[in-house]
Amino acid sequence: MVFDYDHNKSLGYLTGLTSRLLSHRLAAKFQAAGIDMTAEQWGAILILINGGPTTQRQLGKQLCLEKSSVSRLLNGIERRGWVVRTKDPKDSRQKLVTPTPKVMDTVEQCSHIAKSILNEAQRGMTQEEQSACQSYLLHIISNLTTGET
Amino acid sequence: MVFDYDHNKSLGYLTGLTSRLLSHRLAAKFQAAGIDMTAEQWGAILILINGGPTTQRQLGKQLCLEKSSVSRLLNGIERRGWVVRTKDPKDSRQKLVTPTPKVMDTVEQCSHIAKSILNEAQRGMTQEEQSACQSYLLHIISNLTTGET
DNA sequence: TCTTAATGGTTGTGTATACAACTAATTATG
DNA sequence: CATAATTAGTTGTATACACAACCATTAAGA
Repeated sequence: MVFDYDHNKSLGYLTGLTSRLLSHRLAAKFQAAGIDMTAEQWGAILILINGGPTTQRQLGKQLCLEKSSVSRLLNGIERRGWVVRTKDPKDSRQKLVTPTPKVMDTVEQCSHIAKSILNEAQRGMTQEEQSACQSYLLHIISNLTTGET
Repeated sequence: MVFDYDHNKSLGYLTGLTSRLLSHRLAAKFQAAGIDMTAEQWGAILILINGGPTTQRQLGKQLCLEKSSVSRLLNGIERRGWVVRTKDPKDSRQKLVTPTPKVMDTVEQCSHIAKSILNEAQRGMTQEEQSACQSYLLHIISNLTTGET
């Protein structure tokens, strides 16, 4: 029996593969530059750097991640010395996550690498096409997140 | 320090999130229908059904997955009784993966559910926009896979 | 105030994925 | 033909993610 759609062209497959390839390539370039950081860790670090001390809950909201996922993602980032976690004195349930000087010395380079990967990925696409692609994805995400808790 | 791009709008974040949301929603709908199957398992099963008995290597090629990932993905699929693995008599290094009758009785329903998720996700997009989005992703994937083994 | 709710994090368990090291089996080569 | 190289899968280890159960702490309510 044959179905009238090709899984290898379906949105789920294409977005998953694109995401995997991008993460993979980014991590590989970081490693090649001597930076022990994964793509997902970079995403979290970028938010922390742009936002100042942040609770794990806030970080999870930004990244659309479950709190347990944030907890474990931060374990890796902390173990590598990119951030520190301190108890918030104002509410000792919370932890404040702060980037270390070590990470501040590396962000420029990471940022440069990340941009180069995006350029590579979008090679041959006009600025309009890149924006359109972004808009479509945002639209889809919006469709899939409306009516959530 | 602020960077001139927003991680939450970057291609890596958007594709990753879209992929996660789609997988999540599909698995949830499968569960709600009493079908114990994940989105990734569905992808593999669909290929097996449309392609007949397949080696794990072939399946990995179709799905762009490492052989170890295929091995473990199939563990789950096999444990749930959707496929069986048999040694290929012609080359006993290989294993032939074959869908079970159980899965054949379920594909129609799964297919229906999968389509409904895609419709939901792409609600408010014209057919042209959906095709454009697909083309962009294929283009990006092509950019990221040229010059690979 | 004392008890109950809600909130923020962590941990157990399960899935998906990759890389490296390994086994078994087939193919190449000298 | 015997040994070396290749190929197909599995397993160990590591990251990323989710859900459920749990602990600690703060906030709400009676």
